[in-house]
Amino acid sequence: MGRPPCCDKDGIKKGPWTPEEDIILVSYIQEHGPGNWRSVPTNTGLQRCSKSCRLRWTNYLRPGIKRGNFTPHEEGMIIHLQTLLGNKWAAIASYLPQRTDNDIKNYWNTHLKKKLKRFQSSFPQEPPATTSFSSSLTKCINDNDNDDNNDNYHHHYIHKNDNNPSVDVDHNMAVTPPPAPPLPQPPSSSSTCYASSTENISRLLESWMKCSPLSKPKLEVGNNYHNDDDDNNNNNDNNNDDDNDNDNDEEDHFETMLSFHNNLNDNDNDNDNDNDKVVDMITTITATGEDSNEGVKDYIDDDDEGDNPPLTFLEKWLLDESTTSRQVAQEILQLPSIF
DNA sequence: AACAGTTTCAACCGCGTCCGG
DNA sequence: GCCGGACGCGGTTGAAACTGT
Repeated sequence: MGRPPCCDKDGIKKGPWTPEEDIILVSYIQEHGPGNWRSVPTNTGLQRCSKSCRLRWTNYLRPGIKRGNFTPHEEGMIIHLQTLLGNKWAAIASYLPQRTDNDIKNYWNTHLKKKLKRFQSSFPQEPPATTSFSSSLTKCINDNDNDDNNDNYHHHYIHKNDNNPSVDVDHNMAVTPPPAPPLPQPPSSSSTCYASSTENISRLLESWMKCSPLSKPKLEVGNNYHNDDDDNNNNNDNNNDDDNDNDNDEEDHFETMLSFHNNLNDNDNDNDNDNDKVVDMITTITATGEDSNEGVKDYIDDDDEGDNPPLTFLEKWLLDESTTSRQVAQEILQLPSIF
C-alpha cells in the first residue's frame, strides 16, 4: 500500500504557473498570510496542489527574493556551507536570506560543481604549494560526484560534537575557488510570452510590499519571470563585449574575494562577543536542526545593510576554526584567476 | 537558416519530520 | 506512545533557451 498522493490528482493542473494564477495566489496570501497550504487551493479555486502553491510562493512569489547572478561572495559562501553542511540546501539558504534553497541547489548543480571540476582538472597532480587546497576540493568534488545522495561524510563532521562545533570542524573543508568570470548573460526572458505579462505581478507585489506587515521594507521585491532589471544588467550587451566584460569581471571577482578575505582578517581583531554569540547559535543549530536558525537569521537581518548579507561572522567561524582553512584562504588568493 | 546537442531552471515527486489529537 | 495529516526538504525531470556546427 503506497503513500496516498498529497492531493487529488484529478483536476490538478501541473506545469508552469501563469501570471493569473500568481495573482490569485499572491492576493490570497496577502490577505491570509502564508501557511495552511492545504486550504489554499480550496479557498482560491486554483487547480493546483497545496505543495505546488507553497513551492511557487516560497521560491518565486515571496517578497525579498533576489534572483539572477550569484556574486562571488555568495558563491564562496555556498561552497563553504555545502562542504560543511552537505546538500542541506535549506540550511545553506538560511545563511543567504535572499536566495531560495531551490535556487542554490540549481546553482550548485549547474555552475559550482562544474567550476570545482574545472579547478580539479587544472590540478591533476597535487601541486606542492596548494596541497591542502586541491585535496580539499578533490574530496569535495568526489563526495558530490560519487555520493550525491549520501551526506554521511558531512554529517559526521557536523553532528559529531553538538556542544562544541569548533572541535569537529571539517578539516577537509573545501574552499572557495578563484571566482569564475560570469557566464554570458542569456537574453532576458521578458521577451517570452509568459514574461511579457509579468510587470503586473511585479507591480502587485511592489504595492503589497509597501503595505504588507509580512514584508520587510528593505527587501527587494521578488522579481519573478526574470524581469531582469537588476540581475542581468548586461543582458543587452553585445556578445562581442564578452571578452572585455570577462576581464573586468575577473578583476571585480578578485576584489570581492579580497574583501571577503580581508573581512575575515578584520574580524580577528573584533571583540569576541559576536563570535561567542555565533558559536552559541550554531551550536544550537547543529544540535537541534535547521529550523532553529531563526536566531541566526535575526542576527543576519539586524546587520543586513548592504547588498550582500553580513555573514562575516559565519565566514569567520567557518575559517577560524581550522588553520587548514585559513591556509586555504591564503592559497585561493594566490591562485591565478583562470576560472 | 536549420538542426542537434547542451545547459538551465521551474516545477514535480516522494520521503522524512513535525505536531496535534 | 501512537497515529495521521500537513509541511518541508532534497533529488529528479523535462521544457525552454542557448550554443555550436
